Amino acid sequence: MADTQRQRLEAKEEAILAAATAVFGESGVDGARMAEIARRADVAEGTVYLYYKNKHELLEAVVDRFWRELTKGAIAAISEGATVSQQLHELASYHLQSLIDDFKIVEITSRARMRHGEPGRQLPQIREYVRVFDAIMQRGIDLREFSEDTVIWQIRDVFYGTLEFSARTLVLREQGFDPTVIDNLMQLFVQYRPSSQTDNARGLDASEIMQALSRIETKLSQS
Amino acid sequence: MADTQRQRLEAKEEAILAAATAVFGESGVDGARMAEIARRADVAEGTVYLYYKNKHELLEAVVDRFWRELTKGAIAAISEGATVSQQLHELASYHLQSLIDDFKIVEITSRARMRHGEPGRQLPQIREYVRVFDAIMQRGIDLREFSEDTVIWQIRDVFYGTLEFSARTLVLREQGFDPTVIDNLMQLFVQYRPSSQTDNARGLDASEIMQALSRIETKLSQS
Amino acid sequence: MADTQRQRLEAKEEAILAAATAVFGESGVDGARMAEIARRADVAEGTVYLYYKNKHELLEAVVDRFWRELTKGAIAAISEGATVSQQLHELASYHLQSLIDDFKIVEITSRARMRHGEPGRQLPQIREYVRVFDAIMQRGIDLREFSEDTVIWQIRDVFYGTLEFSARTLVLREQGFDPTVIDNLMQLFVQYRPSSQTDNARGLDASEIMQALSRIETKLSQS
Amino acid sequence: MADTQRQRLEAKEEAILAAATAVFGESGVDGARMAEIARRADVAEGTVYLYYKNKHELLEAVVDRFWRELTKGAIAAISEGATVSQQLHELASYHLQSLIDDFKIVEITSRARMRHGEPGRQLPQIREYVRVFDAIMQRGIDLREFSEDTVIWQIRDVFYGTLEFSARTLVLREQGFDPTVIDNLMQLFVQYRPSSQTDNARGLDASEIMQALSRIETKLSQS
DNA sequence: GATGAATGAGAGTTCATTCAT
DNA sequence: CATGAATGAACTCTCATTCAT
Repeated sequence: MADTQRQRLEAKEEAILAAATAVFGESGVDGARMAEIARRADVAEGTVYLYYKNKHELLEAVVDRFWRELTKGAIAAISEGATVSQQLHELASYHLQSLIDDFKIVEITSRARMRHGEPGRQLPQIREYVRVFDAIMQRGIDLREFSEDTVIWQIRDVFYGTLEFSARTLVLREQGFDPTVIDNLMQLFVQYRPSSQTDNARGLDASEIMQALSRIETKLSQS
Repeated sequence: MADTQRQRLEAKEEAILAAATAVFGESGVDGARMAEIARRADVAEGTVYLYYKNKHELLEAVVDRFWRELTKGAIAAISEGATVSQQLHELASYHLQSLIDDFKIVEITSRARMRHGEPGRQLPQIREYVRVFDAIMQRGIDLREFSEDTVIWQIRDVFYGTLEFSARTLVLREQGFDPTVIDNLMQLFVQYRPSSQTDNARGLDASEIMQALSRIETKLSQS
Repeated sequence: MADTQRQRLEAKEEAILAAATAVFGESGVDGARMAEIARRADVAEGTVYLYYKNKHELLEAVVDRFWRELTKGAIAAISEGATVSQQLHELASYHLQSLIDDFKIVEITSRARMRHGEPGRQLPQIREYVRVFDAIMQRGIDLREFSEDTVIWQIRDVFYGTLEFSARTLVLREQGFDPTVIDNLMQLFVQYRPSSQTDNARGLDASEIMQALSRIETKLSQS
Repeated sequence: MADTQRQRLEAKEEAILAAATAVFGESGVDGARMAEIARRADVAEGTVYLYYKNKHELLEAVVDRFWRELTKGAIAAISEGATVSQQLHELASYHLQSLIDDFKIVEITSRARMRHGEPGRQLPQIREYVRVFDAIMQRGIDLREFSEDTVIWQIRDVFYGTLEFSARTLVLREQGFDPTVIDNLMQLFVQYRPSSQTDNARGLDASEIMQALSRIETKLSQS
């Protein structure tokens, strides 16, 4: 019974959060009306304030949840056994698609960083999300697939920056997901590879191709 | 006398635009109050409406002016006789600095694209600005400093995307202009240079195969 | 408890309507300020908008209510058993008195007919009110008190037109109700009577006078 | 030259008055914008204030001019040598047509009577207009075409009231001029003609008794 | 006299937040 | 816990009127 009670509460909180995400996404922060959020969550207006002190805290919760879910999704999207390049590819695809789906929430994120016009804080949930990329890159460096000289935060800016900008362009033109964006981005990463050239290239070819093919075979036999 | 009159009008319009730019930048679109803009422009509230039909048109004018000034500044920042690489470096520096100075206006730009919640139009002023980059790149390709295969819009996304993302990071951390961001970005462009090496060509084949395989995997994991 | 709640709501709506009627009547449509209406209804400004979407809908409600109440009052003012002439007399008196009391609301009625400058609709509540007159006249025709040739809408225009014009004159001169206006109007209706003259006149005299006297006696004994 | 000057001024004043009449008629008093009136009169906004102190005085001038023109038109519409009945018919037709054409100005007239919400004055121009009817009626009485007992202001209320009400109905239904309205009205006037019949006189006595009784009843039912 | 840019008080309306039930 | 009616501060925009040119 206590469990049922708690579950009911959590379901309500989740409903509010989902409704708020939708409305914030559609109308922006200032365009979103608390009444509309309550309506979509199927609760009374006052009820929202039982869970969140005010509109801004609701926004924070929405943004927080969004990035947490994004992190969860990113981790799920990455094949654990895959090569670093493959994982980057997967992450890039996942990120681009997510941005296209929820561009507005990303834009809105900056609003959640502010407390009454104060400067702006780092959001821990975004840190967490960024760490997914950093971990892959670090592994790449550790495995010597990427040069030791690679400055992660720099290449991270290229990675996320390019995807975000491309996503905006795609959304604006009402095009959908475009794989060439990913391909183009991934090519850039080649240059970060250590320059022991031909051997490495040959070795990389053989092993990676074989690994990829075996993964495909596995998946195909599963489905 | 007629000139004095016209000059006074233009000065007033400019004052309103400047005030609006500042206030929109500080408070965002919805946070900006018309009364505050009027106060800063040292005119009565009603006067603003003599020049701009409503808040949204004022926003459009602000955004429009911003990008036009940005284009003007970019052209001025580029050394005419310089190499393509040098010009890209100059443009990148100028762009990064501008974004750091006026990040909010860039964020706000998306709002100006909408007419009462309708989809969103391409802003001609942004097109003009982007053309500055395109022209340099095209010259690079023509001069064979860059490969003929270079797809300009893709590399453009990398260029602007990276700078914008970096600027946001820098602004958020309250750091200022960081030249290493530029250096890092410029290094990426090296790879677009034409290479006469067959090894590289062979290696590239391998990587293309990898990319193709990756795409297959991605699709399989999505289905 | 649910009843108390509903009653309280209805009381509030009624208070707003009454306040609005007064303010519209005193200041006209454009002169009326929503703040004043709210103040008189003893509610906050925003509360008015919970009941009526905007000023125009409030106006419509006021006008609607006015004519409905007028209809109710007219029906109440007419003695059921009385002769047609007597009923017309009662209706005319009631109408003249009402116009004197609420002339402004009648004038304002035309404004409620418009939806944002569009042509103008027939107000159903006015139709209903007019039907009171029509019913009496029809009965008069059926009872052969009035000629079969009587065109109701024409005589109706005379009836209401004369009373309205007289009311305006009386209000303007700050005179009150003037019974001679009614007498004069009623005399006009004599001519619509079928022309079988003297007999009819005599027969009418005897019975009507007796009826009227007995009604008076009844009422006097009741009060 | 002085004449030309004066003529130019008068032409400008006339242009303003004509423009104001049109705009007041289309948009009502509060809906009319001084800027629009100036635009239509082809003068600057400030110029209007050289001729009329404020909007209200302009309104007064418009209403004043309207009734003066109406009087002029009425006099012109009446055939000098015609019978009283014929003249009444002509006046009624002219009045109905004028009301249909300029109903809004008539409605607006009441607004011009007020000085800052104060009671309301008799407009001398309306008095003048009404005198046209009165003169015809007086002549009718003098010529014994109408009974000596005729109370002019009473019959005047019937005349103008009926026409005004009919005009409103016709305008509302977007019908045009309807001659049957005039015919119906004129028929009413037959009864004011002197009758030599004693029977009628006796019958009238009876009806007067009835009316007196009715008044008593009305008062009793109101108290 | 004529202009029209400038004014600024004031209006209608919205909506985040509260609190009695 | 939940409700939703009520609040009222705050905002955008209008427009009659003024006055420097």
